[in-house]
Amino acid sequence: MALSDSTAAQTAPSEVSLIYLVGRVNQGIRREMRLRLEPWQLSVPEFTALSILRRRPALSNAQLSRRTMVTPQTMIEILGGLERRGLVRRRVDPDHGRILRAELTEEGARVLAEAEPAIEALQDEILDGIPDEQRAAATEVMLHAMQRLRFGLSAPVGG
Amino acid sequence: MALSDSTAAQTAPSEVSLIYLVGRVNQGIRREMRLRLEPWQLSVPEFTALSILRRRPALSNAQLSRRTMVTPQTMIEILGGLERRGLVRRRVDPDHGRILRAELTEEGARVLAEAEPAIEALQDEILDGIPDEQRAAATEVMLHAMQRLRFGLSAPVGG
DNA sequence: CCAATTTCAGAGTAACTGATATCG
DNA sequence: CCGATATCAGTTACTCTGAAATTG
Repeated sequence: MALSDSTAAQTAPSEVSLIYLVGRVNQGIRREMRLRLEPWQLSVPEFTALSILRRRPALSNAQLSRRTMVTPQTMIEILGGLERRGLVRRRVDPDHGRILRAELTEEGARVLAEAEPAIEALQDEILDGIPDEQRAAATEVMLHAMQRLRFGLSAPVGG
Repeated sequence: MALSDSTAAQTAPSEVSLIYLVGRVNQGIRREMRLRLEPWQLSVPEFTALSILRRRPALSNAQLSRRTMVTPQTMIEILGGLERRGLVRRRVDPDHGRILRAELTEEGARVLAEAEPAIEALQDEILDGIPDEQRAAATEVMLHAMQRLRFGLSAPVGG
């Protein structure tokens, strides 16, 4: 499917909202990720969960859900699937019998190690040609936005 | 629901991938948008389509779908819903009997005018405190990424 | 015939709300 | 009892693939 749009008269940056752009770019990224993750039968949310767990083992479902901005009920399903497939293991927290801490299994680590380069390559392709400084600025903005969204923005600005 | 995560030990920017951040931020944005658009019974894709059509009337379904990075089949449904509700009207292109060009109806413009400030406010809240320079840099990066995703990466786009 | 557009039908993915149970 | 966690069940939101018709 051709995604290019010959009618795309480049819109001036100043009149495009960042919220909008994030949405569009995300849509494109997810589509591409689905494609590239197919060889390992990993969905985008599954890959995301695995990636997080590699860097931060022993996260609970609740923590993982907050980190990814989804509800715990959503994360339970993702995690459940990964656990059933033997990519993730969960163990009772020694200090709290209710909490289950998740981590990658050997198999999970192996699958992730295989799939990750494909996604890193995607990022490289998307950002090819963009100077490090700009990348850093964009990263900072996104981190800032994430914090805002996480900690709630119910306190309205202006009004 | 509390979305904050007390265990969120701030990760250094350099080790977080932009692709990942875009995904997380988007998830948070969509959740918030759903909430804020509820008064007008608008879904996120519906609002997005209306916004685009306000700035660029007379786009066809195919153009709209490319612009939003979804398939024409997906956009047809969104557009169909808006048309049934009388928010959008479509007319045959005078030069091409197959193409239907869409535009907002009075009602569509009215609803959008009501809803848009709520979403603009969201963006302001999310980006509050970020200097214009950084916003501009982030916008440029996102525009660049969008182009890449639209025109194919290392894609086998024949034609 | 070919390419682009529109569109129906059927799936599939991803995420949510509600409700229940457990633990400290 | 309260607050956080886990999790089942049902539902909604969103997007896709396949196939067919139309137009230039």
